Amino acid sequence: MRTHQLVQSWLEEQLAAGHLAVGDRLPGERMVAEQLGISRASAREGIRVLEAMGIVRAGVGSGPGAGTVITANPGAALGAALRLHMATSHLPIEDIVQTRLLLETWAAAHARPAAPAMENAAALLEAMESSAPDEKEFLRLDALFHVALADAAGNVLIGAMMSSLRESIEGYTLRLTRTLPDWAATSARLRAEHRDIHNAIRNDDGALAAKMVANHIEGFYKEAGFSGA
Amino acid sequence: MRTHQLVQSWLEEQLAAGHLAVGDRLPGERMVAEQLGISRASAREGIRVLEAMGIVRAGVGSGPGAGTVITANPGAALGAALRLHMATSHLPIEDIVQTRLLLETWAAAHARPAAPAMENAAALLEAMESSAPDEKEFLRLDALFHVALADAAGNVLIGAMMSSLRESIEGYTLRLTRTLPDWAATSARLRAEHRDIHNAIRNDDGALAAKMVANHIEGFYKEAGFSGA
DNA sequence: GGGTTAGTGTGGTCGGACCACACGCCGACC
DNA sequence: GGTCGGCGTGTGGTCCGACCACACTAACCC
Repeated sequence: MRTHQLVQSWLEEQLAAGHLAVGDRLPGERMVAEQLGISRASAREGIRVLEAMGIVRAGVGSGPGAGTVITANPGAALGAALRLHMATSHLPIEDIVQTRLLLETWAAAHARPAAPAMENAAALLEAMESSAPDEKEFLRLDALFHVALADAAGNVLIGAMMSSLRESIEGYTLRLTRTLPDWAATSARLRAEHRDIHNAIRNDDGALAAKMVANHIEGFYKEAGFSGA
Repeated sequence: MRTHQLVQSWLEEQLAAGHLAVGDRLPGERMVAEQLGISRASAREGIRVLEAMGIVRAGVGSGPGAGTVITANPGAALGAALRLHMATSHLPIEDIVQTRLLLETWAAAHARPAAPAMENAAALLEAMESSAPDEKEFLRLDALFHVALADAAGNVLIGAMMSSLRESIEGYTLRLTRTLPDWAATSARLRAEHRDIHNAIRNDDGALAAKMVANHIEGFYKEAGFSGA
C-alpha cells in the first residue's frame, strides 16, 4: 500500500470509530503527517484525493471555514471524473443520457410529495417562469429542477449521481440547445411540462410523473436532433 | 484555480485535442511539472487525483507497465469513494442496495444475448457450480457474475456503477451472508436463479430476466434479514 | 474606545534530494 | 558464439525544509 493511502484508511477508521464526523476539522496537515509517521507531502497527496472524492474540503486562513473540514459531497466530486472519462472517449454521451433517463424516471416514480426538495422545485419553477432567463440561465435552473426532483425521492446516491450527470453533460446540452429552431416555443413547452410533472408528484401519482419525465427528456433530445436516447 | 488542478485541465485538453488517448503514457512527472511551470510536488498531487478518478495508472520501473499511463477505469475508482461516503454515515446502505436493484433490473432488461460479457457470465456460472467455493469465494464470483450481466447491457456507465456498488457493499454482504441459517441451501438456490436469469437473457426475454433479477436480489436480502430493499 | 499592528496557525507551493524498482545494454565469462 | 551477470538510466515513491498568502486574534498605540 502506498503511503498517501494511509490517510484514506486512517480517516475511514476515524469515521467508523466515531472519532470524527461530518463537520469536524481534521488535524493540520503537519499534524496528520506526524501522527501517521509520513511526510507532509504524502499526507497532502492523500488529503488531495479525499478532496477529489468530496469527502473533505480545504480552506486557508483561520477561523470557521479554514482548515480541512469533513464534508459529504458525493455529487460534485463525480462530475469532474465523468467529464474526464468522457474526454477519453471511453464513456459515450449516449450512455450518460440513457443513465440519466433511468435515474430520473425512477426518481419521479418514487418522489415523495412532502419532501423538502419539492419546495425548491416549486421555487425553481417560479424563477423559470417569472423572469425571462436566457438559454444558459434557463438550463441552469432546469438542471437544478431535475436534481431537486431526484432529491425528492430521498435516495442520496441517486441524487448525487443525477447531479454529477447533469454537470458532466452541461456543456453538451448547451451546444444542443443552440441548434434549436425556436427556443421561445421550446422553453415554453418545457416549462409547461415541468409544471405537469411537478403537479403529478404533488398528487402522489408517481406512475404518471415517471411517464411524463421520460417523455420530457426524450422529447427534448429528439427535438434537438440527438439520436442516442 | 489551484496549481494541481492544472494537471487535470491540461490532460482534458490533451485528450480533447487527440494528442493523448487511452493507452498512451504521460510524460514523466518531472516533465509534466516543467511543461506546466509547476513544481513536481504539485504535479504529483494532480496526477494522484487523476489516479483516484481511474483516469491514469502509475507504475514504477521501466518498460511496459511502467510510467503513468492513461487508462479508463471509471468503476474501480468509484468504489473507494463510495466506501468513504458510507463511513461518513451520509450514504445509507439502503440507498446503495436500492440503486443496485434499479441498475441491475434495467441491465437485465436490456442485456444483449450476443454480448461478449455473456460468455464471461457463463464461465462464472460454471465456476460457481463445478468447484465448491467457500462463502467468500462464492460471493466474489457472484459479484463478477452480476457485473457481467450489467456489462452485457452495453452501457459503460451503468456497468462501472454496478462494479463500484458491488465493491462498496462487499464487506457488508459478507457479514450478512454469515448470518444465514443454511448456506448450502441458499447458495444452491442462488445458483439455480443465476441459471434461470442467464437463460432468460440468452432467450432475449428481457422482461422475464428483469423480474427474476429483482426477485433474486430482494430474496437474498430478505432471507438475510435486511429490510432496506 | 477605536483603529492599527504584530503574532499565530492554516493550507499552498516550491526546490532539491535520495530511494526502490525494472528494464536494456554491454562486457565478462564459459 | 552464446549466455550470464552487473551497471546505467529513467521511472515513480518518499522525504525534508523552506517560504508564501491568507484570515483571524490579540495586543498595542493613539
